[in-house]
Amino acid sequence: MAYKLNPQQQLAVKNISDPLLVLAGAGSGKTSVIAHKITYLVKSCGFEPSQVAAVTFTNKSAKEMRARAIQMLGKTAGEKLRVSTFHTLGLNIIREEAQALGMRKNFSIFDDQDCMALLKELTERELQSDKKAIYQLQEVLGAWKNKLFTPEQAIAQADGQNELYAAKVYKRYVRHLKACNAVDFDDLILLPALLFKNNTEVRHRWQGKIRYLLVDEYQDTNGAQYELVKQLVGPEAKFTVVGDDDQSIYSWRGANPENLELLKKDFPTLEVVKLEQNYRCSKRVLKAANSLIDNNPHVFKKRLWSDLSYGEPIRVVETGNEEKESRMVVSDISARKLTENANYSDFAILYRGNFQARIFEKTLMEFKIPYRISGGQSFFARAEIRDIMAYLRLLVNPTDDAAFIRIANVPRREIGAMSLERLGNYARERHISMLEASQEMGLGSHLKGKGLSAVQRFANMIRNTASDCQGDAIADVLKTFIKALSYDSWLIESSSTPAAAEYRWKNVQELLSWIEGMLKETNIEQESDKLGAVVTRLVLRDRQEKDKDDAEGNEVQLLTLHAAKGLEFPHVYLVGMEEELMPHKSAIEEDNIDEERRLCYVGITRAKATLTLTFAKERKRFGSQISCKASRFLDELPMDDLDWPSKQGPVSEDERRDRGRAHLAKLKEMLNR
DNA sequence: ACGTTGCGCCTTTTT
DNA sequence: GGCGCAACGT
Repeated sequence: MAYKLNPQQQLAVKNISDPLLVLAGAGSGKTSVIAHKITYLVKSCGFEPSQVAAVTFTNKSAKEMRARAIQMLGKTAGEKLRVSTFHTLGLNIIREEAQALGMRKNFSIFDDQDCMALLKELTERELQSDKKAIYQLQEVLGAWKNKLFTPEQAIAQADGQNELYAAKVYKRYVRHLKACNAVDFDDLILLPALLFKNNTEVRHRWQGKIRYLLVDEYQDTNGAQYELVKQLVGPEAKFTVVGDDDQSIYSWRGANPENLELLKKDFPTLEVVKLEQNYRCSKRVLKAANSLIDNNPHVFKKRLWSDLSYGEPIRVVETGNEEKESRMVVSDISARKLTENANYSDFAILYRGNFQARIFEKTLMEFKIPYRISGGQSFFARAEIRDIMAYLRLLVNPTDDAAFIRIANVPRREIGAMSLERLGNYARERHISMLEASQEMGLGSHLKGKGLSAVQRFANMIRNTASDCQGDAIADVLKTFIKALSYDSWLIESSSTPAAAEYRWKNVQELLSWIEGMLKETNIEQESDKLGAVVTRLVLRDRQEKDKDDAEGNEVQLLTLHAAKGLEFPHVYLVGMEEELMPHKSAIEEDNIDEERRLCYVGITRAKATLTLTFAKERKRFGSQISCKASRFLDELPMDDLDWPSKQGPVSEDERRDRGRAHLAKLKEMLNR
């Protein structure tokens, strides 16, 4: 990255009087611009570090941003900056304003899986756990939340039976969360946004606290996030948002790229700065990317250019099937590693769906090439981790019924579905949580004998441990607790093989050692509810990943296109460039090719030096062989810059030699310049 | 209350 | 082809 800012970058940094939109193309140095701007605000414009907030989407980029700022501002000032994800910002607001929101501070955060489970429970009678219907329901609720609709508003505007039903579920859903003293991920944004909207005093206070706001990846904001931004900046409109409409690939998750245009409407004095110089890709890669994305409609015109060399032709390779595709790619990597003296970590294989990774894994293994695969099931989605997290949540928040239900009978303690249901009924009648209900005398009317005593024993254990966690030796308390649970025996019992049990136990140990480490961190030590703070950060996936960083070695990277956003590699292989895969079948059906094209654009612009696109004529999918057509996106690339041998039928030896010579001549010409 | 079989599904997944 | 879930059987 350039140390000196180019003129556009300087414009983006120095303009602090107008609301500012920075359209930052791929590889145009936007992180650098944000870091410089933060520094400029503090060093030259008299802002207190604590008055400057920078918001990102991932913990990783928040961490990176803070590190950059600390580098430039020094540790003392840098650490006072408010650099966080949207969700953490929301969380902090909710914590501080818990009273105004009618919440207790030890609330739980339900993740997507918890919410799904809750919706399933709430709709049991009508939908009979029809997975698709529940998923759709979740989407509808999410859309309402994005529009800041309360259940009442949703009911009022509901059109038709289904919507009315969904709105009623929404109402029960909100009520249930409240009863558990819990929020979901959307609430972390929604609740502060609504609070600011409805409470002038609180809004003004926060507008005073945060005097300048920077937003990264702005194209990925949803309606609620934009509302939060609007409320936070107020009429002074001291903000800079940085985004790229061409890299909007999360609309299926509620991101609303139209927020870029909305900005112009809501802030008429908006200034727009375009960062069009790319510092990453060769001219040729950029030309291909531009040519592809030209097929999309644009509100803001933008043309990326590069000062780097023209680069090698972009290879397009057709193979017979996915097996051959993987062998072609892997042997190419292995050859190129030798000829260019490259590291394995210089190579990335990018694909549309996780299932495509499997065959590459197999082939890489055969070739004895080390690789790293990202994606698939996340650590926190694992059953054993969710179990332990549920225990922790219940220790922090005794009203977290979702956690209670999950672990009441894990490990087995003879609290079956029947007992849970009776306990639940009683709790509902008395308007108390299940853990509380477990310890009431009156429960005897609903639950008798063995069931009753099992439930009571469980509740007592949780209560006792929770009070032990008030002290200082939390890590020790937890270790003893897990041991007393015999969770390790339970894993052996419930796993199919001993090896699986061992692996899962190792995961539990890893989680515990993270917690131990986090408890020692200074910012946690200051908290009154240390365990609560740790659990919250874990649910938001906000943890220090030192181990992982250290382990990052010399390995070929296997990534989905979504996961590749923000990264760069000298050599990129974009595989499975076929109709129905890239663009994906469902996108074709839903007529949403533009987003697929952006996805492809993101993939192409990851490449610094060489780019190889591959597709297979046949591919095994869902067990049977299907024939494939080359992706339409390949035809949108500049033919002159492609090395696509099979395009015009078989090429004669002569022609191939001529092409090689032409290529060499071009290279020489470039060298002479 | 637990294990087994069989059916249906199958994109991406920042927090 | 493989996984998760649900229905069924013991």
